[in-house]
Amino acid sequence: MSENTLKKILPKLDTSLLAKLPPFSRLSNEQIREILNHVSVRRHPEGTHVFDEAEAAERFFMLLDGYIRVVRITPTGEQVISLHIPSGQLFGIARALGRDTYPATAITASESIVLSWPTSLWDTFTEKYEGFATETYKTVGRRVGEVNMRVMEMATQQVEQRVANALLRLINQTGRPVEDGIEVDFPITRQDLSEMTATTLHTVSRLMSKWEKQGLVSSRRKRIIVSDPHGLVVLAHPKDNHAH
DNA sequence: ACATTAATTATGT
DNA sequence: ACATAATTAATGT
Repeated sequence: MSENTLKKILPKLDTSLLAKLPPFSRLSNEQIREILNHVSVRRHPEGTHVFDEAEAAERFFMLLDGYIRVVRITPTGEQVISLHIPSGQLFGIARALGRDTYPATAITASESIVLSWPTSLWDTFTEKYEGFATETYKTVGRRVGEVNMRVMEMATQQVEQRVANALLRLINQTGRPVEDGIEVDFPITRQDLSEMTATTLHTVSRLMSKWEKQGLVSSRRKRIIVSDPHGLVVLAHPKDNHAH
C-alpha cells in the first residue's frame, strides 16, 4: 500500500488527509488548513530514529503512513520494545504527559511518513480544536493500558503465552489480511519478538518452529503470518501452573 | 522452564 | 561476497 500512496502524499498534503484521522475529524476545513500551515512532513526509511529518549521534546508527531516502534534501553544496554504505533495516531506527545523530554525512543518499523508540529503549538491545539484533547487522551490511555497488560503478563505468564499474546496484539493492531491468514504488516524478526516479551531470540525461534508444525503460523524472513489466530488464543490463555 | 553458547544454514543486497 | 536472520543441538541454572 505504501509505495503508491507515498509518492502521492508527499507533494500535496491536503485537508482530506487529516480530516479522516480521529484527532482532527471534528474540525472544519478552515481549522485543518490552519494546522497544515505549521506542519512539517518527513519521509523516514525503515529503521530511522524519529526522536530519542530523554531528548528535548521540541515537536510532537502524527504518523501518516507506516509503523513506529517505541523502544527503551535498559541500564545493561539491551533494547526493550514497549509498543508499536500504527498510522493515524499521534506520538511523541510529551506535552500531554506533562514532560519536556521524550520518555522513549521512536524508530520506524517500516518506511513511514511523519507529520510534526512544534511543541509550543500543543496548548493551542488542545484549547482551540474540538475533540483534539479528548481523542489524544483516549489513545494515551489505551497505550498505558497496553503497557500495563504487558507488565502483568511478564509477571504471571510463561514465555510461550507471552509470545502468543504479543503476536496476537500485533495482528490485531497492525495485521493485514492475506491469502492464508493475517500477516504482521511490517518487517519483524525473532529478535524483535524477544524484545517485546523479555526472552531470547532462540526461544522465540523454537516456538515459531513448533507453531509452524502445528499449522498455527507460517513465516519467512522478517515476515510472520498467523494462519490460526484462535489456536494462538488458546495457547495464550494461562494454564494451571501448579502453584500452591 | 527457561537462558546461554556455539555451530550451522538460509536469505537478501 | 558479505552481512544479517533463522534454526538447531548441547549444556547450564
